[in-house]
Amino acid sequence: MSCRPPSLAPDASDLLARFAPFDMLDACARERLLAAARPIHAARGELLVQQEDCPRGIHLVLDGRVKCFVLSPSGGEKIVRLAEPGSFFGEEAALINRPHVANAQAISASELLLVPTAALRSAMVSSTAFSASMSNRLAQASYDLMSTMQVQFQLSGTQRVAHYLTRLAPDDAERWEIRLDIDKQTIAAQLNLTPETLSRILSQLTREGMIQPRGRRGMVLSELSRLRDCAAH
Amino acid sequence: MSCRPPSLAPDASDLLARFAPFDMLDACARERLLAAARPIHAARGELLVQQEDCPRGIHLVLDGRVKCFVLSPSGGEKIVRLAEPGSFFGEEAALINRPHVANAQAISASELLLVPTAALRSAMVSSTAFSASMSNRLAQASYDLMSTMQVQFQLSGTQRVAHYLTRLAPDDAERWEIRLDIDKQTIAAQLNLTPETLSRILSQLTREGMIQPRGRRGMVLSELSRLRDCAAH
DNA sequence: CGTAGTGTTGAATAAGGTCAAGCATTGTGG
DNA sequence: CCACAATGCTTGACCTTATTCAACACTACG
Repeated sequence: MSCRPPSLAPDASDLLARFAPFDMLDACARERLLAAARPIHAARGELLVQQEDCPRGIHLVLDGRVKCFVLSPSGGEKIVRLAEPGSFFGEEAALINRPHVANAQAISASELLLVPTAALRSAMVSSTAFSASMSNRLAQASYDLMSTMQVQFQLSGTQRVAHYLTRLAPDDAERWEIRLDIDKQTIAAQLNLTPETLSRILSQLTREGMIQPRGRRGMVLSELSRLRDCAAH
Repeated sequence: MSCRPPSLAPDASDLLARFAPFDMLDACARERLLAAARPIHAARGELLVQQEDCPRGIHLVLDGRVKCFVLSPSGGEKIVRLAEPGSFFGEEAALINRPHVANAQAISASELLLVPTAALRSAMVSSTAFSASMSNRLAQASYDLMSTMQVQFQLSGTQRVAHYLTRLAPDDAERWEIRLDIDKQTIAAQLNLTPETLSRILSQLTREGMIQPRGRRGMVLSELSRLRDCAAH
């Protein structure tokens, strides 16, 4: 069962090797997976998955950024996951073959790979190392969702914002300058707040001296101990 | 590599066979898993896992019922999962070896099995069928959490209650009598409401004629189409 | 410049939580 | 079987939090 010669350009055949957990597969299995997969180029704003869609596989993000969000009847968005290069989404629906519960939309121009469920399953059967690594990822997803629920259900708006900011700085710092790499609306949707409320909370934290705005996206966290304390945890 | 004679009573050695996904294992592997596992008898109200605990394995519920919940700084509980016989909890922390994010408490006298992570992992390596089935369960857990988030973040209190009641009746029924199998405080904690608010919503639904209370735990859903409509979805 | 996108601010409002009291149901011991 | 406590549930008054709607400011970029 030889796997050569590779039918794709060398850098394409190694594409998957750069992304865990696919690095656990041998070149041969990776190539099979790659052959079954469909590359997707998404422009900023493009919808990749819609609620109720039947899943066709998992979406691996190679480049760019994708938000997964749930909608309210009135159209409000709540982001449940931000997928960056190396992470994937839609696996929870694909693996149990049920309609997607979340929507996915590129928030910047993105490159993805749609790996069909069947191909993924056979890769898992063929390599226990890959399968184990995949299980870890699935467990990680649950863990993240539960952490999110803890923060979002049990903390007030101010606490959620403080918690969010706190995680952008090293644990031992007291003062730290940050640059938000996404816009505030998106942060608000992650924190389950309206942009207005986020804005108000940030200006209150500013008034109280815990943060100092630096232009639209920059910010100095000037009293991290108080901020952590405010996230109360 | 013979596995006989079984060192445990016959019904004990077959114990795991009754619970998916362990039925995918052969008797031999089941026995090994069982030997590594620790049985736990929990009285009603007993705490099984606390937030920040280091995970020692996954808890399989054999009998009884266990609530998994996250706490607010002020002590408010929000139930993120109700584990009934055949389901397990704590897997998300165990598999990635991180502190538990949720607490687990028996809400009735329960029998559990604590399966150490290492034993689980080796069972997964030894059987691809078990491993695949386990992956499905993990995906299912994420799927359930995301569905919960959609309902809880994006629907109003009334909608959440209507949604909850709706799911207790068959899809095609218009009138259905139900009996709540848990107390209202617990339902409120699942729906992220205070008991007071749940009570108010129920009495409003009663006033509007969609439900009729029947004693403390019984209830007639008398206009399921309106109720579904009210859950808006 | 002018325009679109993004962020901020204010006033009014709504949804749900809190606190406190009272009622009902269940279970227990006399 | 009744008294009584414990628990669970309901109701009312009040309050807090965050949303909504509307107006406006800032910035980026053509």
